Amino acid sequence: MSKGVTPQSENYAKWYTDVVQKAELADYSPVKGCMVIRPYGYALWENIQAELDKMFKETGHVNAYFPMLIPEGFLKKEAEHIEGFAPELAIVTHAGGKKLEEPLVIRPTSETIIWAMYKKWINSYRDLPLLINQWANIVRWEMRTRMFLRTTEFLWQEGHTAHANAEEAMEESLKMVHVYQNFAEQYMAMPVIVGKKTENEKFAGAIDTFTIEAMMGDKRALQSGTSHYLGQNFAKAFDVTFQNESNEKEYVYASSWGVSTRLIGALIMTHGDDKGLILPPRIAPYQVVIVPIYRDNEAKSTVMTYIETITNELKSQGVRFHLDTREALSPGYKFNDWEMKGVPLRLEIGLRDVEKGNVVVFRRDNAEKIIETKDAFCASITRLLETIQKSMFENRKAFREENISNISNYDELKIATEFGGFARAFWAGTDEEEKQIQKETKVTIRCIPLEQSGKSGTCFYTGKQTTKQVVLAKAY
RNA sequence: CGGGGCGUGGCGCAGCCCGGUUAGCGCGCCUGCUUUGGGAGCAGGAAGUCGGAAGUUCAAAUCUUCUCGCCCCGACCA
Repeated sequence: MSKGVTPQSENYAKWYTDVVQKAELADYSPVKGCMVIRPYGYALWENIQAELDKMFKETGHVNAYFPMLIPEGFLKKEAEHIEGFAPELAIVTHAGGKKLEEPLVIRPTSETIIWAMYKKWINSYRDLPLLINQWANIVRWEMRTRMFLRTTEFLWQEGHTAHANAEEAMEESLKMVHVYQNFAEQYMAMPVIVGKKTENEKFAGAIDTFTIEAMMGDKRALQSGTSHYLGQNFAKAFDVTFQNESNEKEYVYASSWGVSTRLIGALIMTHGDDKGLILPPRIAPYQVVIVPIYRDNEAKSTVMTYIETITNELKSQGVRFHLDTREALSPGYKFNDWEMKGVPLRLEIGLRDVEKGNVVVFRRDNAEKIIETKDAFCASITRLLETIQKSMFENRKAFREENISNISNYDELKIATEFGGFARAFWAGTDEEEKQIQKETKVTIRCIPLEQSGKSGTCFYTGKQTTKQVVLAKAY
């Protein structure tokens, strides 16, 4: 394996795949478009899962599991839904050595199977709201795949909720996009813009789609999570009704929301540099890695004994650490290796530190190396990790602000987004005009931010007066 | 599906144009000794039916035809 990765400036896409493989997050599988998530990458996913799962439960949701195989007919019940997903379905036609009576679709998302079940479970307003989440794998046969960002099979969570009225379903949908925002910003240190998708970009079968949009290191946008207000679309398709308090039959209102292993791609491209990954402490598999340095067995035993006093302290403080005891690898090799893997803090500990009661601390996010006493380090480690977490977020937020331009005409849009970069503008165009812009420039309206200035201005494309502001960018 | 690239020990590549004896190189791996504060050194060693099939030829990694697969760029999408 060669040293290092392709520099971002040379080829960002190559840099990305290099990092994925050299940080041992994932590897290609024998099946096109599929990947193997390796232990280090999976540990990252487990941490993402754990935090999100906590948040879902705190907001009143419970987990369940629905099957992966769905009768083909189910997909066809919601017209827009099937139209949106038909091209990317994987369908099982044979099983048990026989051709199936009705083909089974491998879920591309679970609205249909879940609403088929909700029909059985929901009768009265007393059964509502129904707030279910599931952690699952899904398959979408995409034409072009990229590790984590778009793989044929991927892991995600999908929440599917049922409500007695539109307001409550809408409120749920908005609540969850804000849960995603909170997770992205507080845990992934990734600033996002929360907004609504345009008609062109919304989910197949939704009335409204809300999104969190993040800026990657190459200044392109990545849709990092979505939450949909589904109205009564799926209730009508699956005939899910309930009796309200006035004893009237009514269709159930719905929301669905999800984030996927794409978040790992987002993490890589939000923070990574030419030395590899940079992980935010709150979700890093290891928050601290310790590299012992010694020449002989006597020194080794002295160093290791000293390290044990530190690891005991880290354990008691609940800090996730890893002691790199690999023999025959030089410290320099280990430094580079853990930098590639993005561990927030590295301790270098040798005889000279033991003698002085010191530790050498290296910060991955800003490459600062400081020497301090062991006691000072142990006393401040938790605070230091939080400092890093915060500083990574502020850093990325500043980067994003530097790369958002306010634009007032079409030429300015092209200039602002040609080599990445977000544009903010007034918009009063039609769906067709939006598509035309995409065709000509590859720029799309990423979202209509929920936070609007309220001011009125001139649409950059049509020249009409409007109060609607949008964010545009080239996206993944 | 359109465009580009690539299939040769685990990984990265050379060799192919111009066919010819034991298919090389770097990294990694194994053994031993010496090393260890920014990708260690020396010595010895294991490992490849050259993506697959058919053909041309006395002879194919190399030439011809077909085929399979993967990666990158686009359209589609979380």
